[in-house]
Amino acid sequence: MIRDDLAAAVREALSALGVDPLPERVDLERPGRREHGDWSSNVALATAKKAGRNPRELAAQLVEHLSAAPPAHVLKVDLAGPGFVNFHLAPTWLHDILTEVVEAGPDGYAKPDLGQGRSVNVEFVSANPTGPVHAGHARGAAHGDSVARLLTRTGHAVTREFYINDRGVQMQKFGQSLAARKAGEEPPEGGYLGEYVTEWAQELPDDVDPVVWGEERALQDQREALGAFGVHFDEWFSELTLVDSGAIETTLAELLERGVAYEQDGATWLRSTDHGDDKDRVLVKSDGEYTYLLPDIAYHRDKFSRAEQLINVWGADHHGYIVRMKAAMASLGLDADALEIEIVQMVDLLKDGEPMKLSKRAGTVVELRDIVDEVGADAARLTYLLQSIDSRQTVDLAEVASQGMDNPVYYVQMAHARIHGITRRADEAGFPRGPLADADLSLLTHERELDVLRALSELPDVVRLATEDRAPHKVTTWVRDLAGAFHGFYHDCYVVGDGVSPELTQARLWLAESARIGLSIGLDLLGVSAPETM
RNA sequence: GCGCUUGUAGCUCAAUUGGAGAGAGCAUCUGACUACGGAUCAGAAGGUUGGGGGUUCGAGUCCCUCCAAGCGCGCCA
Repeated sequence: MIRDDLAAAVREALSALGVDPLPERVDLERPGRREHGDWSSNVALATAKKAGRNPRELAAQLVEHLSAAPPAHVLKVDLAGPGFVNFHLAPTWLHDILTEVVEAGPDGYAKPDLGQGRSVNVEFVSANPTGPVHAGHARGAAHGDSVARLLTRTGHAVTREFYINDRGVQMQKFGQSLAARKAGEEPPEGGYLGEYVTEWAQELPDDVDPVVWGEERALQDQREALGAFGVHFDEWFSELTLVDSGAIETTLAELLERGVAYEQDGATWLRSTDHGDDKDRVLVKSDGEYTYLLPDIAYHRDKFSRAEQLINVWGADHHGYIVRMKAAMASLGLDADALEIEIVQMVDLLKDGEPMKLSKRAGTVVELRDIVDEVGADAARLTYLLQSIDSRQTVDLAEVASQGMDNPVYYVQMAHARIHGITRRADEAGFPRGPLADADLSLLTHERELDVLRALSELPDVVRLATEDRAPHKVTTWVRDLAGAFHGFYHDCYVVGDGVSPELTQARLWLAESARIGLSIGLDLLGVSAPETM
């Protein structure tokens, strides 16, 4: 890795210059501006004070020392600004990137082993089994799945898990609603009013428990809709199994035994204030019923027995429960820091610029299935992964459905399809791509060509950062960058045709192939397909 | 009232975790194709990073404060 080589050279130079103490890390960054070189180090600024040196002087000495015996690919080292040391590299370093990308391939390039096999359970969606998956789950579904993809790529043993809340009053209401509709009656107070209840009720057999049947019906529907969205779970975990196995009672007993739960006013409470909560929380109501919290604690306790690290993807309306759930884990002696809860902010759906009024009560929900049918899974997923989950998102379905330039998914997929177009054309023209070893990559000197390779050189960092930050949108941003670089190359650099030598054609075919690999890695991490034709 | 999240170009969003002159896309204006899919490319214009203080070589990023928006604050789930 070029960066490691440069960092080592800087470290060696610091040592030779008698800098003491030596910094723990020497970071190499990519400057924002081209004239600042290909790589830059701020080490002089960062260490000058501790070492009792003047930053600019130290930087000047570093430049002098490094220039005397420049590392591989380095053309020039210079001093800039308040004390930056900038490296200007020959294009050969980018040709090495091309080779690296092609040799590693889609399954090997940009695959840092961050997890080293660490088991991670990613729980997301977890919609109630009382109806279809709706638009409110879609952003979390896209996010959770993409995080799982990132973790898988970076060496984690990932389980995608869906928690089924199939115990409690809402299930009873749902079953009653189905039965009522089947009998041609209105659902009971607090029941489910959506149209799907009436439709499903037509399928309800006479001799079954509507609750049991209804759950299966809902899960089947959810599985299908999520599958069409490209999201598949490894584990569908039923809350009822916690009742059957006695895990809920066991958990309650353990909490009492540890003295972190107590009885008062006829109820059982969790002493969550010991761990930062602003009040203690009820686990068992005075009527003997569990609150939602106790089964949830038992569930997370179970997950901790199956994975080293837990990630929950929750909607913004649940952020208030983070503290109590972590408090519960800490109360059980589990590592609350290994439970990571990600909050996905709300999505405002628009249709042609008009807000869509959604009401679960009135049954006017937009189903995930509707979105996929209307705009396609690819466009929907890329749209949800366009920006940070920390900020509220506005999605106009009409815009997402459009196949115009305002839609990033087509821009990116087009780049991928174009590469296949080039390959096809090269084959037809009698210039099939030969072995990489025979290609003269030093012919790749056009700025457009180098821009593509620069983008590819950044992918390993992007994958690492996106994984560490659980931020798939960083991948989206990068994929758009690479696609932009490729479109520029495509426009200015013909691969096959008059005036292009066979040698240059070969080099450019390999450049296109490296871009194809990069695009397919990025799109795969987002769960978006990489089509060969549009 | 308290807590979490957010506030960056007309619009939608980035910003290598404290780095150099804050960048893209869309929209607007001006240009570019008898060749690989123009669903493309280039250029211009567009900013007091919500306001104000502070920390330091350096702040969109960290701290304090104020303003605004969303979401929460139940022996509901």
